Amino acid sequence: MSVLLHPMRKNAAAAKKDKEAVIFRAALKTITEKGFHKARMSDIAREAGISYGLVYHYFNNKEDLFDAILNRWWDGLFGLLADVSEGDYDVRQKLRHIIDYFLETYQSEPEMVNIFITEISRSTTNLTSHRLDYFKKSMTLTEAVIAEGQKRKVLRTDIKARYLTYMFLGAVETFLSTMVLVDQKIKGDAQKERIAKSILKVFLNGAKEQKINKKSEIRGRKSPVSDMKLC
Amino acid sequence: MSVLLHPMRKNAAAAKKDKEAVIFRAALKTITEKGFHKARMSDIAREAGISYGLVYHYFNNKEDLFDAILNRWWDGLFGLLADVSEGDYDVRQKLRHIIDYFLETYQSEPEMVNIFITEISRSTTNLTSHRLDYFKKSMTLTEAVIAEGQKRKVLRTDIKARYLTYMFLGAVETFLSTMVLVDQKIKGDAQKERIAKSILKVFLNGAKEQKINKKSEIRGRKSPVSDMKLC
Amino acid sequence: MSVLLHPMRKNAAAAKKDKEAVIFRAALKTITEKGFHKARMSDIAREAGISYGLVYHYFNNKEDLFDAILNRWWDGLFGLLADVSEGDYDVRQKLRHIIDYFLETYQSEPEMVNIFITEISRSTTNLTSHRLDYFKKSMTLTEAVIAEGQKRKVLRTDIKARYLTYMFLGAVETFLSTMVLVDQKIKGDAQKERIAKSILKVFLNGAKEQKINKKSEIRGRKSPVSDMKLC
Amino acid sequence: MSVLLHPMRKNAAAAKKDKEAVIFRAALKTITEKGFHKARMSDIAREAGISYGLVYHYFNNKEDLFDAILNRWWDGLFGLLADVSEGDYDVRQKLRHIIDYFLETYQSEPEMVNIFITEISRSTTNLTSHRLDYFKKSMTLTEAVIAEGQKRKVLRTDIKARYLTYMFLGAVETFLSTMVLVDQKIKGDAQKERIAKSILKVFLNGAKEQKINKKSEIRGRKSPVSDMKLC
DNA sequence: TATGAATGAGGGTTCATTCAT
DNA sequence: AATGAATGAACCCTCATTCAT
Repeated sequence: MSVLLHPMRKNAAAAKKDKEAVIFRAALKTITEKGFHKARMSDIAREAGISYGLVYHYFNNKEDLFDAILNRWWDGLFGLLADVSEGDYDVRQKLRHIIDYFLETYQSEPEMVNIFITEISRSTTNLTSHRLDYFKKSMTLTEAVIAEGQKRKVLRTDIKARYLTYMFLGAVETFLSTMVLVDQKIKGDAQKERIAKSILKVFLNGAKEQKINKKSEIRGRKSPVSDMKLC
Repeated sequence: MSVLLHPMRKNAAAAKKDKEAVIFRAALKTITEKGFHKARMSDIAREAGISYGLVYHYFNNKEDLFDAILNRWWDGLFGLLADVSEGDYDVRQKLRHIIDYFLETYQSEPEMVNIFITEISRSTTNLTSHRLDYFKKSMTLTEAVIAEGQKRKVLRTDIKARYLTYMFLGAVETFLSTMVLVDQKIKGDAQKERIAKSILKVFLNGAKEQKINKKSEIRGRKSPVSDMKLC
Repeated sequence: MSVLLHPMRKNAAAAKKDKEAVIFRAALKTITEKGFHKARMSDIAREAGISYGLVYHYFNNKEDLFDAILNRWWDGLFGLLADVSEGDYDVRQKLRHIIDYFLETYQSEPEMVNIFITEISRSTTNLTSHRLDYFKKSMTLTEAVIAEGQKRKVLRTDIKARYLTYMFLGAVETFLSTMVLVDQKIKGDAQKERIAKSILKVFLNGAKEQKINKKSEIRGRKSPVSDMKLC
Repeated sequence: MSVLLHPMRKNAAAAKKDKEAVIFRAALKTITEKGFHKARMSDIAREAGISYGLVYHYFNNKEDLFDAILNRWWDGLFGLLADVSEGDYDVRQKLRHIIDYFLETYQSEPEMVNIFITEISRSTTNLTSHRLDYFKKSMTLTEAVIAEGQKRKVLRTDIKARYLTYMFLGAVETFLSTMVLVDQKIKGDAQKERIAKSILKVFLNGAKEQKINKKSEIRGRKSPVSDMKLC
């Protein structure tokens, strides 16, 4: 169908998408603030600046609206994980990309990250089996990266890949959820860098005081700061 | 007043406590299954095998019943944290005790842990300022252990104590919440041991393959890191 | 049945009456404070210092307890009205006795008067046909006094006796209900006298400035104060 | 915005007002019949011929609906009292206007008058401090009229203005509440005239047989009291 | 598309009453 | 006579969803 022949169609479709996006954003914000259960359809409509009857024109019901949000999250995450696993990165870079995805999404769409963590990642409440499947898939894909790291001797093998995955994602999520809890935004890319490095550092090198470094420091004047470059 | 003289009194009091406990358990189970919001007082009553109104004989309202559960959790956790900070333990032992508390509570009362994680730790929905205070207190107490570790040079100091705390608790929580999510129970103390050690190992020594150590081992220089095997 | 033979019976009966009276008083107080609907049986029991199950030992149910209160009021009022109509009083004295009964009962049992006014006299809410009968009877008995006054040419006849009755009782009740409203007690017999006289004065002589008196004053040096003696 | 261009707008607004009025009437009727406490929101909805939830579309809750009724009453009464105090009337005319307001409102909206008397004027049960303020204001405004009468020597000064106010309003209210109680409607303006005159007559001139007047009439001396017939 | 009036199932809570002890 | 645990019907209110306009 030619756009030239039916310019209104395109505009109409675009308008539809626009309005859908407006509702989507409103839902994101409202659900973040109140949680899925306490967020009322009328709250979302008011936030979107439309009548609440109209929400049902674009989304069948509240659950569907919720799933639309989740799908956006999953689409993004699965896209990233696909890029990562297909791309030519070493394991550390892959993990860093995953961390970056969480942090960057939190920067650009903090509500989405919040909803993922509070309503899905840590809640059995809204967990339909359909939604659980997505969750398990994301776990499995991340685990593949971890397992690859073990295979390539970048990650220790004396702990199950699944356990390492729990800890890796746990560190990322806790960081984000605590920032959400205290309503702290990531201030600029510099802070993002620092957080990403910290997570990766602790996960990869551990929290233990690296006495080895001190020795090397003594021997090679390597300062603890230089150590950070390793991350 | 002698118990011998008033045996019924004692039984009555005991019966009262018993019934309260029955309702408490039912609430634990129901809230775990459905979440606080979807858990109906009638569900809890049915689960407890009592009439609807009787729940209100023992608990003022749903919110109070919820707080009773949370208080039990916080009482246990704060008790443990007090024991830990007062006790004569090194930092690693202290962290291990904290991990053990989570794991053991999950073994004995998985619902309690689940409710803590899903409804409080990762949700702003039910977070009254009163409840947030408890949460912050637990963070601060754990951070004190972490900070002590930094002071004693057991933990790295180039990352803020608060950040390390997030990661430590995050790892523990993710472990537990994922087990909750897939409804996996801890099978015996052996598995508990393995999980606790894994968490501690990764947190303290990092997930990275410790090539440095191997070298130093080869060279015959026993680095402190080599005692990793003890974990 | 001889009291000597069954002394305990008497004591038991007396005790029963005592406990009944305690509950009665508690009901009076509670219903006055909260109104019949908002007064809970448990409130009454707590006020009486007994368990709430016991209330049902002495009164079948809440309605019966309420009726017991009303009956006490009606018994007193009908007793007074009987005394008044049988006694050798002129109409003014009879009306004065009625006023006194209200005021004195308000002095000794303000709650009873309050309940009568708020729950019965001015409320269709609690009015069963059975209760309405009592109300009508009291109206009719008072009207008889008024009608007698008209017959004896003490009261004007150009207004229906029933209308005069409304106004007479209306003045009394408004006085009392307003005192109840502002929680004002009658301070001593002197104030009671003044109120009783005021009501009677206005009812009998009217609120209008008594210019006639001024004339008589002029003629006979009768002061306005002396006019009060007429009431 | 032209009404011609948007006729539906006007109709919609009108419809909204209509429905609100329907609910208002239903509430009036139901509360009159059952009292505020026993009146159920479902009763009101059924009486209005609408669904349960719709009541909450127009009124926030039961209290608000109740207050809407009271406000209508107070608005009318305060409007009348303002007119009266500003208008060029003598005191008797002012009192007559007040009486008329009660009687006419009872004719046109008997339920409103009933609710005022039973739920507010004579009941502490529903009396919030906010509502008590209105009540006191109406007392004060009426007292001002009475006090003016005393100042102009139309009303006796040996009784406190407040006491006279109690008696005046008491007479009016008792009349109305008793009519409500026996479900008696005012039959036509003639009866209204008679009642109004009776109340005013008794309040101003008293219930006593006016022998004095007759004498003065006989003597040919037209006293002010003789114009009583005008009442 | 767009509105918001209309519906009604269902939830938390109250409390009169019963009953086992 | 006395207790208070136990019951459950009813109430107020919420809010997702439908539908007439």
